[in-house]
Amino acid sequence: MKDQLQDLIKKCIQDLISKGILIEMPPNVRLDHTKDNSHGDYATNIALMLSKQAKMKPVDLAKIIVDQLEESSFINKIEIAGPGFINFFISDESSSSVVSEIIDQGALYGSSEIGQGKKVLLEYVSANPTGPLHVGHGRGAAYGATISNLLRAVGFKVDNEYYVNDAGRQMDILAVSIYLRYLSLCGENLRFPDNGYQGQYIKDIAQVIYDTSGEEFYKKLDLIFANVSKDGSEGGDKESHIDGLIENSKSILGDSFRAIFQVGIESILGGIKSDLSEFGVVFEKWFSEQSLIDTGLSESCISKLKESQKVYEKDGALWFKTTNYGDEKDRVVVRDNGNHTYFASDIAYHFDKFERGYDKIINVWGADHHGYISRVKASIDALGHSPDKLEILLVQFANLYRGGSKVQMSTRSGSFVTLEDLRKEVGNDAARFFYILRKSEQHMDFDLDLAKSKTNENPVYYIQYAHARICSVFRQANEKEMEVDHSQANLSLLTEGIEKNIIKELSRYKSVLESSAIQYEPHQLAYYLRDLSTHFHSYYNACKFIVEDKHLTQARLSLIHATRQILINGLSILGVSAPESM
RNA sequence: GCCUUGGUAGCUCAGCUGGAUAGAGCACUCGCCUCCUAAGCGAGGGGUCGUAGGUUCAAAUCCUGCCCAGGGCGCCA
Repeated sequence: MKDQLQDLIKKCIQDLISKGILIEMPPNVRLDHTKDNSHGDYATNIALMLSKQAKMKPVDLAKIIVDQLEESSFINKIEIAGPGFINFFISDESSSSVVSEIIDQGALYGSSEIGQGKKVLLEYVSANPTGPLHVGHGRGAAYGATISNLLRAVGFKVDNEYYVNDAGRQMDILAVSIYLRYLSLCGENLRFPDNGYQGQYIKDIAQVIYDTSGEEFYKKLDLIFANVSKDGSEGGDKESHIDGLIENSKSILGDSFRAIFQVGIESILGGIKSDLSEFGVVFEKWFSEQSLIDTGLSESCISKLKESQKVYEKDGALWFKTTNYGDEKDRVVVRDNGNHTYFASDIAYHFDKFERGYDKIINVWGADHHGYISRVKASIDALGHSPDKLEILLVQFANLYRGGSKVQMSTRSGSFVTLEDLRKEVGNDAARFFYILRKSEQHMDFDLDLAKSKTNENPVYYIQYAHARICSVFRQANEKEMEVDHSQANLSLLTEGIEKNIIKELSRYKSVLESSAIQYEPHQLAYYLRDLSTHFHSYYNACKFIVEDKHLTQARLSLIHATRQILINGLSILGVSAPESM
């Protein structure tokens, strides 16, 4: 319907251009669903936009445009209003056709082909596997998964990917943390390092190792702590303290250090995977950072950069000339001790992404990484790919509030609220919905008490309740052994104002979905579903659906059936269930 | 200092590719269950859209300055 109108307007402008009244087609012919019913169903501001190039008053131009518009059976009335808006009133018959369209297409209604089957690589969460996911990661997970659903709905082919940071110093710290807890289980009384991972899960992993291997990995404490400098809280440096422990453990344990590490990361990653899958977040690929080193890709990327002289040596380190790409300073790729930085892995990882032949590459990052955008794009360019294909979406961290005050969190100290805790307390539906209700780049105050409350304060229930109510109506119809046949519905019987409002709301769904997907803004869909629910609840209170008149009953049942279908389709994209009763 | 995001109702936030009287939820006041689930509905109060300029027929929306707040600016990951 909207498309047809838009085409009509474009054709009309084209005709006026050929008549010499207008000069050129505006870049975007806007046709909007009106907010106010007195403005009809659709409105365009085109006369206001073009009045300057036509050198006449907007209202006069609007008249010319309206006169030029081809007659069309679905338009009831066209009005020129206000400063020069053109308002279109659609015939009831054409408007209500959306109801049967929805019913016919069912779960497929709303999907489109604007993505043209283009391949998209979507990377998100990618939290370091040093502990369970916390509520901050949850936002990225919910956002990324919803973007994935949205893009698929509008015709993109999406692969979801999680980048596993399973290489580097953090992993050594993890292994040492586990090992020290293991030594405690062996009966040693030791001082746990400030910089170690403190969480209970570390002790749990140590316990597993102890239970399966006994004291097989036991080494004397004075060996592990030999020549290790003082820890931070002892007046020393916590970094060099833990580095000393890592060095000793590696040399004394040999291959066993690696074995302990493997148990640790498998346990933690396994937890992350099941956590996410219970949250309805599914990845096609888990990409290992270590694999970039093992396959030599990391090394070969650096060689390429050397050959093309994008990097240089200074102070024993290898620097990338990111300033050539607008960065404020150059960045280190290989440290003076020979270790690759995180940036080096990122270069190789993104190179690999581009080599895999995607049309679009999207990263969902925490907003604290925004400073890395320019250097990653620089590396892509330096390695001969187009950085424009890479889109980086930033998600702000959520501040947690409990009992009115902010919850402090730190992964290292283990004092955080896990995603799993949140899901158990709030439920997956409320968590998924709550996370995407705010614009992603916006700071978000996540009130745990509010999210936990099972009351109407939780907006997700409002939508689910609308769905459940519709299901309940159909249960009633079933009990009364009514024959329901949507193909027989006479939709022209839907003459109430509220009914027309619902039809109008239903006809908005497609454009909301597209806009939500293209702008990567799931909250648009969430707000829409809430608005649709509002209309339905009003309808429910104002009118009885199952009435004496069979034809009217059928028409109304068809309308609410279509409404239910949209609620289901929309909620499913948001990863929220649609319960049949509450 | 530089980069970045924000400052809209008492609170949490939509609206921001400029458009017709600035919206929602919560909270507050008043109504609505012999009737398909009251986790609902209806009505009402509540706003200098941070601030000062600028662009425009039209600015919450675009531009600039300023004020306030969050985040980022490592040979950490």
